[in-house]
Amino acid sequence: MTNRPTTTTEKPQRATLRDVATLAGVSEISVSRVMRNAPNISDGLRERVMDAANTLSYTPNRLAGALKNQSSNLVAVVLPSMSNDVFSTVLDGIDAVLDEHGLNAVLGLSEYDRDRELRVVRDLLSWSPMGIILTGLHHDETVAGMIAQLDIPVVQIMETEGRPLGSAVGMSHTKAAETAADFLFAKGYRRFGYIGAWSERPNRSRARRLAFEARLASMGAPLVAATILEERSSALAGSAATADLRARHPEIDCIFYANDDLALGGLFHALAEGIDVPNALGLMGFNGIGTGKATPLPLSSIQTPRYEIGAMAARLILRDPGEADRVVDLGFEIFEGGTT
Amino acid sequence: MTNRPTTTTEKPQRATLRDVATLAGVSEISVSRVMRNAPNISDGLRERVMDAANTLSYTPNRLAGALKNQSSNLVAVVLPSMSNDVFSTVLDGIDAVLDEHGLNAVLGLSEYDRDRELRVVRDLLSWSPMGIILTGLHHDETVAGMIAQLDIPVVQIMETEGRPLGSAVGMSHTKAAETAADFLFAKGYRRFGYIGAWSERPNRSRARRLAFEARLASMGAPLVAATILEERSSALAGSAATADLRARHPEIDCIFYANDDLALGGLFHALAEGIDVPNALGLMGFNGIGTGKATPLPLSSIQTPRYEIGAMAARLILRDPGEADRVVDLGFEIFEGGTT
DNA sequence: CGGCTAATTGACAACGTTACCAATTCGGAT
DNA sequence: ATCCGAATTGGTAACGTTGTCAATTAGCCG
Repeated sequence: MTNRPTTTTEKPQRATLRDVATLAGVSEISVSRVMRNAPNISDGLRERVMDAANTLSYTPNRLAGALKNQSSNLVAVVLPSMSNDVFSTVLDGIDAVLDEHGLNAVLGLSEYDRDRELRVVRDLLSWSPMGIILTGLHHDETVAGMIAQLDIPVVQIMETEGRPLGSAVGMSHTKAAETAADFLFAKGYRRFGYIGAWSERPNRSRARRLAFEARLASMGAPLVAATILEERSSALAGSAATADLRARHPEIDCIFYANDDLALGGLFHALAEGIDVPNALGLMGFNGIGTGKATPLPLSSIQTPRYEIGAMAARLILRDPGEADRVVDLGFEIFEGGTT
Repeated sequence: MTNRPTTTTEKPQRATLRDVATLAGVSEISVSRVMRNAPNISDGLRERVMDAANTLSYTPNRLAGALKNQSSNLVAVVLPSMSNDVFSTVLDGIDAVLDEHGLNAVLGLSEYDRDRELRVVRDLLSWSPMGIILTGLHHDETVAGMIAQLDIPVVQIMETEGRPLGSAVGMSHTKAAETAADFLFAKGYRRFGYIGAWSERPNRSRARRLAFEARLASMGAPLVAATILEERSSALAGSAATADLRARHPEIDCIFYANDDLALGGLFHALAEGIDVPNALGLMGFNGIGTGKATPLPLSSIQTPRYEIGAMAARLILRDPGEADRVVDLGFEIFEGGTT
């Protein structure tokens, strides 16, 4: 390797600074300085280097640069799941901002499992990312320790109620649930049901339900019944759970769902059964996904700013190192729709 | 840095092999061999090293290892978009298999833009990934050149008709469209419409439409009209486009959509207008997403194996280096549903 | 032309790990 | 106790780039 040929017509070989330098007739350091756009470079040198680099299809070896710098332009992104489009929209937002700044996301999925998250975080941190985006505010202490050891920016997404490890961006799930309770109560509903799934992973789903229940109780309309499915959310599961809940509690006049997938299922069930929505039964979801805007009765829902959460998370990662950590509450909106 | 203290209570410092070696009283090389599970290590050594590593919360610096090896355990994943749940499901499959083998995905989104894809690929390749997953079979020649230079496995996903750069996994979009045409014709439909979106990005969407048209023509039932929207797919867009197409061509008795989002919109429109589906109007989508299973009339659709495509792509990346490249056609299924 | 200053280019050593092979230790047989 | 072979441990130099500072060059002024 120390006497590598400057041109080779055999097995393809990745060009290095040395190859470009030889072809351009300059030092490796000059090639490096041109490629990273360092200041004080003559036009002549720049041109000779760029010509040589293009001729050799040179791409920098980021491993080497990151090792020397003890930092990379990777951002570790730990999401719980890609199984619905909530986090695909978040990831879209993250990638959009990272890409604008020449950074790449290296991805791990925790599947809402604490031990797996610990492992995923450890794996991703081994790449010396310049920052890490975690989902939710509750993690194993070891996760916090590992991140602290690297002293890199950490942004936690989706929730704002609690003590973040660094910065956080999301919304108040408690307030969202209370607002939903108020909204539905003001619509005249009095006998409420709730449908959740996947054993209330994540915790913020449970927090929403508890806040919803407490708010209703405080208004004198205690929750009639809640169904928490063990399976993951889906429209099919929501449809079946709605049928079951109403069979067991026909007095229920309104159901709040943990998310829109479940709520869409409830709506489809109601449409199929000829149930008078919203008059005999109100239905409200959570997230405000696109499909729910097009249903015959647009789905009432808490509209959550998922793309913006992702984009803001990336911006918080990218902020000036001297800037203090902060918690950004992006709020939510009520999408009134037609099902309540 | 050459005389770093072995313990520090100041700014957190990432532990290195040297730190662990000092604490364990062995060489750095022994620590390395323990951490990478090399053979022929005594239990005693292993225990001393693991104790020291755990005490110091040592995580390997993968940058260094990858630089030495001229390869990493990253897999570059270039997807066109995260804006619908097709690719989130694919990514789910990819991550599941990579994770089983201790690899991480580093992600780039091309937004169906050729120049952007070129840039994204270049960025991701600078991490010396051990493999790369691209979407579709058509890419700028420079992309092919860059990948060839690195001599790493490449897997292209979603399509199987054409010359892949390495291996490919997907399905035949031509055959899917022809099968849809046959299926709908056999159902008795004779006057067809087609609705696509986003100016038929990607090409395989266009290929499906052309094959659908050709098949209908060969059966004597030429396509009455096609609408190709400029905007991205959504249920709302599908709903509006369905209304528009039927207003301009009320004789149409069946519409085939580029994907399920559009088709769901068409179905919602039909439900809202009291159109007799499937008797007066048949509707068929593409992808077989979960929401379409729960609608009052389950959506007829070509069921595509998106998770399996992702998982197989990762397996093809991981196959033995000596194993020949191959094209894996995972096929598709007709989900009959209730809308045709 | 010479001297001085600013701009530009290049040298050095570092980053943390690992493949390969050498050196050392251990265990068994005589 | 000694010797030999196997098992185990450790040394070397390499990977490709970059921050810092030294060396060199270029430009300007008298």
